[in-house]
Amino acid sequence: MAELSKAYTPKDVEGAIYERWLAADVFAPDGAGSTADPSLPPFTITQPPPNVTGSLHLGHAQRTAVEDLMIRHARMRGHRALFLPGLDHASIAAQVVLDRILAGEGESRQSLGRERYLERMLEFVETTRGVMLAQQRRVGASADWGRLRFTMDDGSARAVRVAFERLFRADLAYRTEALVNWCPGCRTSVSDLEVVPTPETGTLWNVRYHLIDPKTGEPDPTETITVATTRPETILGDTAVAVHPGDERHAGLVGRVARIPFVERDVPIIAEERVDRAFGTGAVKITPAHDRDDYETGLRHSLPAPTILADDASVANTETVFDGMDRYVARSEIVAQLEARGDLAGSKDHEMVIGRCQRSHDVIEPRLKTQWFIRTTPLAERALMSTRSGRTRILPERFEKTWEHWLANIRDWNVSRQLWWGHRIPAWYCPDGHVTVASAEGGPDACEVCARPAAELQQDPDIFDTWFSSGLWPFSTLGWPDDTPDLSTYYPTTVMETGYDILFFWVARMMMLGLELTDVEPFHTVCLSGLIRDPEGQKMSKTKGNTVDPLGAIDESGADALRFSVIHGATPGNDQRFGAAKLEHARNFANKLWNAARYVVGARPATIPADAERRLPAGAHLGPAERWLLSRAAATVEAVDGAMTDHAFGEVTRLVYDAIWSEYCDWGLELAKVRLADETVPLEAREATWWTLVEVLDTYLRLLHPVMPFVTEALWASLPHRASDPDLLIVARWPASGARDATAEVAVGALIELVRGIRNARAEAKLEPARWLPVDVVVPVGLGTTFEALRPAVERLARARPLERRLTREALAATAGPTDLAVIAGELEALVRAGVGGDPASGSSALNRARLGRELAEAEEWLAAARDRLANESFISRAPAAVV
RNA sequence: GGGCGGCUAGCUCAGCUGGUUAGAGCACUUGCUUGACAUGCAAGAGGUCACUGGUUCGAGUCCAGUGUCGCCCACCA
Repeated sequence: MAELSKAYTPKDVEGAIYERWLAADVFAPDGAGSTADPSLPPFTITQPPPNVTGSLHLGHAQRTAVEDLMIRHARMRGHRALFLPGLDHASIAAQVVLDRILAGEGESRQSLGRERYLERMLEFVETTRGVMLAQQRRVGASADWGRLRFTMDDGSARAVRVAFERLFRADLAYRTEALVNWCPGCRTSVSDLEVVPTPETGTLWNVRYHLIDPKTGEPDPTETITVATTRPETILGDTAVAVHPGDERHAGLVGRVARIPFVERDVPIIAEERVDRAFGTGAVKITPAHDRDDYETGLRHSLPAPTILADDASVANTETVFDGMDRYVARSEIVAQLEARGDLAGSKDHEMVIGRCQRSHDVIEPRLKTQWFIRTTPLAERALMSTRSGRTRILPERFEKTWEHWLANIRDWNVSRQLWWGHRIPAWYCPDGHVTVASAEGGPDACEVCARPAAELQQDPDIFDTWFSSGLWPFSTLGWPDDTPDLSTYYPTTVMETGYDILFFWVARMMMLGLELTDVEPFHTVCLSGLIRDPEGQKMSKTKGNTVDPLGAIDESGADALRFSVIHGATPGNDQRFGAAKLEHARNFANKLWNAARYVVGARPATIPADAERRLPAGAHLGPAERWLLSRAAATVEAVDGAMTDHAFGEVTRLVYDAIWSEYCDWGLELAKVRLADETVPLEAREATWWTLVEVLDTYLRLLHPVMPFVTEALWASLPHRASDPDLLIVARWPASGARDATAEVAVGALIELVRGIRNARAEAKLEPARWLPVDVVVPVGLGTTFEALRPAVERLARARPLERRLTREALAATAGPTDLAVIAGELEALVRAGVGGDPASGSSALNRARLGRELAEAEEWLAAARDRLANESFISRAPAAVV
C-alpha cells in the first residue's frame, strides 16, 4: 500500500501514474497487462484525429476526456477496449498554418516549390506531432499508442488509393468540368461545406446595357436594358441577359441582342422563369463561368462560358485594360468607367450573404474547373437507410433530423484540391486524354485505354480533400483493405464520439465511404458532443484570445480536475461555457476525495495489519451506518450504470460527486469516526466499520476512475485489495451493483434528519456551536435499535449530551420547559434543553413558536394538498397505486 | 425561406419515459483554527421553471401558439 502525502498535489500524482500504466502495458486490449475477458465483445473507439497543425485546445481535451471515459469504463467491464489514437494531416488547414510561418520568413509556397515545400511540411508536422501526443498523455488518454495512426502514413495512403480506384470502377468517382468553389487565397477549390455564408453589406449597381439596333448592328445610344449586379467585374464574362418571360416591362426584348461593355460582346436577351421580377430591375446579367445559377442558365441556353478570373482572382483573358487587375480593383475601375460613359443607372447598399473560405476567409469565387467528384447520391441513400433502420444510432436523437435533411439534399462532392500537402490523386492521363486510375503504389503500367506506356502518362497534380482520407479512418486504421485480424476484431467501431460541428464533414463521409467500401456501418453509435465556449458564451478562437490552454489548466489544477470539469458541465450535443470556477470546483472535489481516502487509510484499527488482504465485512458485525453506506453505494452503482448506458456522462459525475461528498464524507465518515474511537464497541465491529469504509471507498474509486483516472488510481493503491484484484485500478473490475437495504436507508436517514434538526434549532437560537446541550428525544419503536447503535455518533454530531431516549411523546411533553427548543424530524421529536432566556416571550419559546409555526404551516400545506388529492375520486381511481 | 436548440435561484447549469415540498456549483448571509480536508465544516436566504392557451386527477416535464437569444441548412443577381 502506498503512502499518501498530506497535501493533494496533482502534478506529483499524475506523471508517475501515467508511466506506471505505460509500463504495465494496460492500454492495448491485447497488452501484457490487459485483464480483458475475450468472451466479451470488443469495444472500439477510433479517435477523431486532431489536426497536426499545432497544439491541442480545450475542445480536444474535452473530446479526449469523454472518449477516454468510455474506453476506461469498457475496459473495466472486461471488454477488449481499443482506443485507437491518431493524427490528421489536415491538408488545407496545415498549409494555411505553414504558409503563415513561411510568410514570416519571407518565403512562400510558390517560392519554395512543391518538393521543398513538402519537406518543410514534414519537418513542421514532426515537431507538432510530438507536442500533440505529449498533450494527449497529459490529459490521461489511455490510448493504444502502439496502434497510433496518421492520415498520411503508408497504410492510409494505400487505403486512399484503393478506395478511390474502387469508387472509380463503380462509377462513383468521376472527372468533369464543373463550377467549383474557388478560394483565391488558398489557390484551390473547396467543398460546399468549406464555404461559410457570411452576411455583409455590399452594393447593388444598376448598369445599362445598350441594345443592338437590328438595322445597323450597332448599339443603340438610347435603347437600353438595365441589369442589377453586386459584382460588376463579372460583366466581362457575361454571355446573356435574362428576364422573366411574363415581365411586361421587358416584353418584346426577348430575342434581341445587347452589347456587353468593355468586352464589346453581343449577347442574347433570353427568357428565364427563375428571374425574380421583384428584384432589382427584373433583368439579370448572365455570367455562366462565375455564378452557380448562371451556370445552369448557360447550360439550358447553350451559352458560352468564358472564364475571366485567374487563380489569384485577378481579371484575365478578357483582352481589356482590366486584365491583370485584382477583382476588386477591376470592380471599382469598371464602376468608374461605367459612370463616365453614363451607363451607370444608380447604386444602393445591399444586404447579402457572401461565401467566404472557412480557412482563409477570402471571398469564394465560383469558377469552372475540370476536377474529380464523388457521386454522393447513392452513397447517401445507404447512409440514410442505416440510421433509419437503427443500425447506426445518432445521439442525441435530434441530430438525426439534420442528418436526414443534409443527406437527402446532398450534392456531389468535389474532392480535388490544388494543394500539395495530401494524398495525390491516383489518376493518370495519356496524351490522348484517356484516364487511368490505379491503386498500385507505383502507378499504372500503361494507359488503360490505349496501352501507352506509363512513361507517357501524366499523374493528376491535384490531391484529395483531407476529409477523403479521414472518411476512411475507422477501417483504414485497422489495416483495410487487407483483411487483418484487427479489422475483423475491432471493426466496426462501437462508438464514434465527436463534435456536432463535423457531423457532415466527417461522420457523414465515414458513413458513406464505410458502407460502400466495407459493406457495413462503420460504427454503431454516434455520440455528438457540444462545443466549449468561453464564460461569456463566445466561441473560443485564437484570434479572439479567449482560448483556454488545456496544459495550463492541467498545470494549475490537474488533469483529473480538467476532465471532471469538462464532463461534469456537459449535456450531449449542447455547448457548455467553461471558466476558472468550474476548474476550481473540480480541483476541490479531487482534494476532498484525497483527504477522505487519507483519513480512511489512517483510521485503520491497529489490529488490522497494514498489508492485510481485503475482507468483506461480516454481516453480523455491521451496524446500521455500515449497512447504510453499503446500500447507498449499491444505489449509486445502479444509478451510474443507468447514466452510462444513456451516455449521460455529466450525470455520471454528478452522481458520484454527490455520493462521495454528501453521503460518504458528510455522514459516512463522520458516523464512522465516532464508532472507530469508541472503546466500548466490540473490536470485530470496529474492524467491520473500517472494512466498510474501505469497501465503499473502493467502489467509488472504481466508479470515478473513468472520469478522474489519476487520483483514483493513486488512492486505490493505498487501499487493501482483494486477492482477485490486479495491481492497477485501470484494469480492475467495474463494481457490480449490490443489494439495497431499505431498512438501514430509512432509519439512518431519519437520524441524519434529527442531527440536522438539532443543528438547525441551535443555530437559530444562536447558541455557541461548541456547547454540549442535553437533548431528549422521542424514538418510535421501529427506530429503537438504530438509535441505540448510533446514539454516540448522533450525540457527537449534534453536540447533544446527554441524549436521552423518551419512548413516549407524553413523557417528553410533560417535562417541556420554557427554555427548551423543540425539534421535529420526521417521526423523531426532540427537545433541546437549551437553558436560554428566562423570559418565555423573548427566549426559546418564541423561537420555538416561530420555527415550529413555519414547519407546521409547511406540513399542513403538504397535508392539505395530499388530502385534496386523496379526496379527489378521479385521482384515486386513475393514479397508479404506488403514488396513492 | 426551411430546420434545430436554449430560455429553471444573482451567475453557470442538472432535472430520464408527467407523480409528494424543483436541485447542484459559484456568488451571498451567519457562525466555526470540531484531529481527513479552510481546496474545508455547520446553518441559512434566494425560483410566478420566458409568455399564452390546451390535454390530464396531476405539467418545469406532453401538445399548440407567441416572444427572445443562438446554431445549422438554403442558388435570389
